[in-house]
Amino acid sequence: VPELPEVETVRVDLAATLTGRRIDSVAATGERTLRRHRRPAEFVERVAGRRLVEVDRRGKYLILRLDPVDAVVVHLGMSGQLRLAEPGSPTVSHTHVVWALEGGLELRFIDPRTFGEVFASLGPGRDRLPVEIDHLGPDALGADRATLAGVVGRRRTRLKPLLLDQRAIAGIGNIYADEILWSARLHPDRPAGGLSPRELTRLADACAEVLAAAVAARGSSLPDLQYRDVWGGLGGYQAFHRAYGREAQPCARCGRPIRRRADAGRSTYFCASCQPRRTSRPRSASGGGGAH
DNA sequence: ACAAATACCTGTAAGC
DNA sequence: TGCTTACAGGTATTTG
Repeated sequence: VPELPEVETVRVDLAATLTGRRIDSVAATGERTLRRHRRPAEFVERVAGRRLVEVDRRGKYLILRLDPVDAVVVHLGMSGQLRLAEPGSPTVSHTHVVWALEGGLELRFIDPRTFGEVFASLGPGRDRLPVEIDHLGPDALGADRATLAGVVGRRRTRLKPLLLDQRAIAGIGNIYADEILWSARLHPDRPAGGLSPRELTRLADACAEVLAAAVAARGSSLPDLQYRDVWGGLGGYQAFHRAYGREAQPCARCGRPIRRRADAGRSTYFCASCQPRRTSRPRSASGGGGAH
């Protein structure tokens, strides 16, 4: 569930609390969470005693930068949480990594389903990103029209799979893909390269507006309340969802029911009426039928 | 070049 | 009540 807005919320709060602090010690028990390392102890050696200088993000990945060049990378996966807690406060199950910070606060990584991961990067790669994640496309937050134009290019991929492709554009997951396409009035199956200039503008505007609003609302907490910020607080953007999770409810634009479809094991929600599969051409004097 | 299926994992909820 | 099944959907990988 954590996508760009949720990860950005975590980033901002971590930056405010962690910047400049030393990591006194690390307790790493999660073998699978630390699967990029041969042993959890290897991660501990690389990180303990280092100072955090910056908290960055690319897409859904958090980058905790350590003094001069190293970085710890965190991905929350489906069920991962980063929480700040007082040392000695009760530890919930599935707590895989605990960083004890100078000044007496703990950062804890909790992840029941272990789709998430934590690792110390081997070094900087393209674009000053940790090499392990330098394949990621441009960050979706703040992506402008020109960036989106480059993303869609002449590709024949359908829009939704493209938005979900982290190499093409980083940070969008299932929830925000549906929200962005609803807002842009674009059908998820439209071929990406076939957008008109106007439609491309709509896509870029929708992307910017939806993500900015979702960040402002501190992300989305779904009914399962899985997503929490670092202090345990809930997000508020779910109140503004217009497509995701709204099967059979009336579309906020046209009133017709939102449809749900399953593709490749995940749900897609959209309005078949105002997100048409084919663009309805405005009537022109020259008349005639099939534009091709 | 693209699409679809699968593996990874556990908490929750629905169905019987 | 207890069991089975489906679902949630991130990423990497494989197959078509």
